[in-house]
Amino acid sequence: MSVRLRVAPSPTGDPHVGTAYMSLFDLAYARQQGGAFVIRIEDTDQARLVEGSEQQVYDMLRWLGLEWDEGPDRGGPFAPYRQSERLDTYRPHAERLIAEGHAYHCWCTGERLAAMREEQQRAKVATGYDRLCLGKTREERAALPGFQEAPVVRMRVPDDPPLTFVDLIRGEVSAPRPDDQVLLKADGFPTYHLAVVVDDHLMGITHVVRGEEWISSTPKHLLLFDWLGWERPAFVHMPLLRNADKSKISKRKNPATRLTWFVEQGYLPEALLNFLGLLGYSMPDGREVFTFDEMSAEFDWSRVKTVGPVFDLDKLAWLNGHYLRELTEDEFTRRAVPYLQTAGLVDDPPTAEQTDVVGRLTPLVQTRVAVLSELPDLVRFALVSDDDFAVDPTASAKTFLGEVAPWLVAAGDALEALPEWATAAIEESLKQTLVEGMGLKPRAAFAPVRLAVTGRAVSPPLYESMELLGRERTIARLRAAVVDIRGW
RNA sequence: GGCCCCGUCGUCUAGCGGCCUAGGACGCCGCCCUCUCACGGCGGUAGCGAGGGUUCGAAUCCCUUCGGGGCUACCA
Repeated sequence: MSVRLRVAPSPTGDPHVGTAYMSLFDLAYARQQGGAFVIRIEDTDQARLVEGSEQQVYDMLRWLGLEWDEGPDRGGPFAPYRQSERLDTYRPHAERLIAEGHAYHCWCTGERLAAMREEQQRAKVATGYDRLCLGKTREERAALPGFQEAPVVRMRVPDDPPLTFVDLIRGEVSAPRPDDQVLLKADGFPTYHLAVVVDDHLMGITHVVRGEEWISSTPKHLLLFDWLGWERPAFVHMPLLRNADKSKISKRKNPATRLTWFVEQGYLPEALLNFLGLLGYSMPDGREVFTFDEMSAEFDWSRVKTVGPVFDLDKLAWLNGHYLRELTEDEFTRRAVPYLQTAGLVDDPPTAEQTDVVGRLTPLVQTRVAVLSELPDLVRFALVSDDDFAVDPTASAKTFLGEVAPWLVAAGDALEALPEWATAAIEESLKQTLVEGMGLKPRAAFAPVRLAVTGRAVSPPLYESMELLGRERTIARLRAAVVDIRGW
């Protein structure tokens, strides 16, 4: 019998990094075992639905290269895979539970429930439904205050519910005693608890992999599986990704919570995937750079840690830089172009000249960026129109002092006289003129030259940049800088 | 508050009773390379939360304590 795992995102906004994290582990195991990986959309909360976010989930998982075998968009033997389309599936199970005495109708209003909870908290007793409706008919209950027409269905938790279960990475775990949890809401939608149990069973899910936050509600699910006479799946509660302050990762405290952020910043999907595989997990041989296939081949639940890792961007940045450097020049160029387009430096589609320049820029910048969004600032000097070229004013105030004007003049003169416009010749000529001829320290001599030509204190290698820019534009920028200094 | 989960360098981790005067990676610091910044190379910094046990021996087992986190919804 082959394994079946699922990821169950709620389409309530920007896709969450946790969804990718769960999916990675789900898929690593499913592929290793020759099993299936399923996407099920858990859209039972009508109030929180966000238009378009379901599609974003698909887009982001595809971007990461995490392909699923069954899901709402591609169907499968257990369709539909969207819970809002399975309402008729849940109701009979709720009714059966009522018939068998495991569940009951409740007509309490939200106000009454809130007041009850407040009272319990004030009295410092455990919160939980007080069972006012248990055993009452609609008519009996209607005579009491806090009544509403549309009832919910609550589970009737017995005095001794099962509280312990085996978790594949934690061993035997015990969890809190549940209260009479709502299974079917007044609007006819199931709550997560009913839907997840029914769907996991009906869809043949063998391994329920989810965040640690679900440990405390697992007893509710255990009860449901048992009442319905269904075999319990294996449970895996993954550690929660954390903010720097160790709280559960959140959009407010960590931009990396939103998967689209990684795309915006210019992280490579292979780097993010690798990084996620490093959180709460390690390869048996200690390797830290590995592909999905390598991870999947050696995957073992027992190697997953129970401690929630802080999602720290420093190591991801290093990994991303590493993957960026591994790319062939063509591939690097291909991935870089969209970021240059966003910055308005390259047209969509690029002109032939832009393609050529970007291609020549690649070897100069490939080791110089950690994320692709850093690229535009680094290469602006070579792609911007001459009218739009500008020298960084902060650097200019520090570097373009009166004494450097003659250096720039001399550099311009030397380059004008150069018989051949090539990196090596440019370097030789400039060193001869400024270092040997004027006795300047290389470091000091080239700072103003770099600033004049590239507009920035930090740039790709100078001589190569000049060659790429061309003689005319290089000299024009040197001359323009001299005018700036004189006018000071 | 109650219940539950967790506790090795700043961060990610190795470690599952002796191989540990705790290893690797990122970060940080220093040196080398060098036209800037990177890349690369070399070196360094830093940790078993605390206290009791068990044991010939504890980062590894047990207890207590402290600390962090999660849940406590007709949200997932």
